[in-house]
Amino acid sequence: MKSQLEELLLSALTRMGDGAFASAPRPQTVSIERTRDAQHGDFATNIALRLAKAARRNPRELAQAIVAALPPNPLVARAEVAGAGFINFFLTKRAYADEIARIHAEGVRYGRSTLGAGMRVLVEFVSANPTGPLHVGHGRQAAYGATLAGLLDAVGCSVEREYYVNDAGRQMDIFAVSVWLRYLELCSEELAFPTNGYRGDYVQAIAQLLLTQEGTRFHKPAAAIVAQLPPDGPAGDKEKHIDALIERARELLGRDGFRDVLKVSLAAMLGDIRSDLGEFGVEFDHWTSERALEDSGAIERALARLESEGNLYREEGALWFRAENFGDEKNRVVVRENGQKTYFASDIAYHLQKRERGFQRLIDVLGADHHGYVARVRAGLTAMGEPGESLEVNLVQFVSLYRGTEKIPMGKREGQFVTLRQLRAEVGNDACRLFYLMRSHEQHLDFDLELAKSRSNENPVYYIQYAHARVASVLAQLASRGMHFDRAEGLAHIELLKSAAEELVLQQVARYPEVIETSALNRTPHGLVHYLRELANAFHSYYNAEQFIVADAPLRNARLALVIAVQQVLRNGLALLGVAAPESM
RNA sequence: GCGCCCGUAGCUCAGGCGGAUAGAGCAUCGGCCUUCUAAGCCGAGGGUCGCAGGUUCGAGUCCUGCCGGGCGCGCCA
Repeated sequence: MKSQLEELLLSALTRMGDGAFASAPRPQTVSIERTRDAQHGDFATNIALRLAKAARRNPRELAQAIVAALPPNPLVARAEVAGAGFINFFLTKRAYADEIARIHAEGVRYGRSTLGAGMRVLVEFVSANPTGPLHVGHGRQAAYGATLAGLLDAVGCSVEREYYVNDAGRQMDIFAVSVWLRYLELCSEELAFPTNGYRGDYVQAIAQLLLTQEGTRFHKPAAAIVAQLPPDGPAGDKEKHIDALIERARELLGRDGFRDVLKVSLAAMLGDIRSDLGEFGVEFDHWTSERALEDSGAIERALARLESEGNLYREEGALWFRAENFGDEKNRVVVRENGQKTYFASDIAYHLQKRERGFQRLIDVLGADHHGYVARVRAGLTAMGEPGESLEVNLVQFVSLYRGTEKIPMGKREGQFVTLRQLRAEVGNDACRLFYLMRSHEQHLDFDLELAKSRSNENPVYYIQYAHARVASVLAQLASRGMHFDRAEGLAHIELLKSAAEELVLQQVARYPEVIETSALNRTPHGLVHYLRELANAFHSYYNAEQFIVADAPLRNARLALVIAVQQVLRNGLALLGVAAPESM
């Protein structure tokens, strides 16, 4: 609808020709938006106001000329000049009838477009370290990333979803050692658990798994382990302590033995994360391993590429990247004094690899605490000759859990944090997804468990689902009265729908493609949530105002055609959000 | 100290590219079930858009400075 009007307006401007303007109008200057007030018609444009200065003409007079140049169109009943120079468009009933017919014809595909056709996009999200279960913050990133990817797919982009697995590096070693120590406890060894180790019941569960799966072949006496280790914190240096502990594990188990412990731990943790996300309705096309990236030599290649352009230098024994030259606030270490590559090194290699895989647009969904990252990764890409703008980072703000008005404290290491799994078990997947997406991703989220759980009118989840179920209920009622829906007759009589409630539903339901478009382009899934609530609201009002199943067959079928269209749009929208669309409640 | 995000109704929040009288949910108050599910609908009250300047036909929206809150500023990931 909107795009058709834009074309119409553009052709009017073209028809008026260069004579009317200092320069020919470009398509970007054509913008049409929904009106807020029905008195202003269905759509309005401020084009005349914007072009008035360049054309050196009075805005109202210019608007009048544009209206006069508009080619006649069956969708437009009339266009008139209003206010300071707005042009208001009043659509015909036919325009809405066409749109309802389109919804019926396209079904689950309704709302899709080809705006992003040809654009290959990689959406990387969650990517939580596999050293513990996902927490509620990851859940929000999962919901956001999955829906964003779905929206981009809906506007025609070729989208792939990716989880980057940080399975290399020190944190992973610490995790493996933590599992090993718990395993030794199961073998009846008595040891002090390191301050920096991973606590939490899940570590012990994995230790148990290790024991059942691999037997006691990793059993070493406690005395051999603690012998001559530097003291742990707080008295000693907890970092040195844990590093020594990792080294000791490698000595005692052998490199292969330690790697086996790590492998089992990683597989168990990753399995848990994957199933957690799967149950949450979040699937990935790729699980990219940092270790595999390193083994493939990608990091060396990335560093070589930086080196060849003279963007690396040595200082105090470390190898540095001149990030400052590419917009970052300081230079960054890529290889430490001890010869180990930094996380940043693998990260830029990873992003280079994404480009090499042919993605034009790299979207990273990250927790808000990672914002310091953006400039340096972009600097890395630029320095390697890739366009910095190809990287787009969407930061997702934190989640605070409330039980009513009481805030739930969330400490990370203490094992006291609430996991995504716990949250899902308590409030259900649907409420989780919707609550996560209700607010702008760049806004802190207060998540009230009581509200999300309540089966009452306070809970926005049911409001939308209920509208969908109600339509199903109407159709069941229709069948039980021995009637059936005649689609052809209904679509042929949309003009009979002219009450205020009906006009509002027609207008809302036809807005869906525009909502998908703006939500995708602005990366704002919450726009879709707000829209679905408004559509449900229009429907519920209609339901209360009018009886659908009436004796008059053309009117009955027209009304049913409309509410079935509403149901289809609700279903399509909820599917994008990952929320169920129940037939009954 | 520097950088990023945020500040809109009692509470939680919407308000692409600057546009017409700033919206919604919850809460409060008052109505609607002999009629397709009341998990619903209708109505009312409620605002110095943090503060102060600036840009212009027009600013919640853009710019500058303050105030308040969150986060980040490692040879950690």
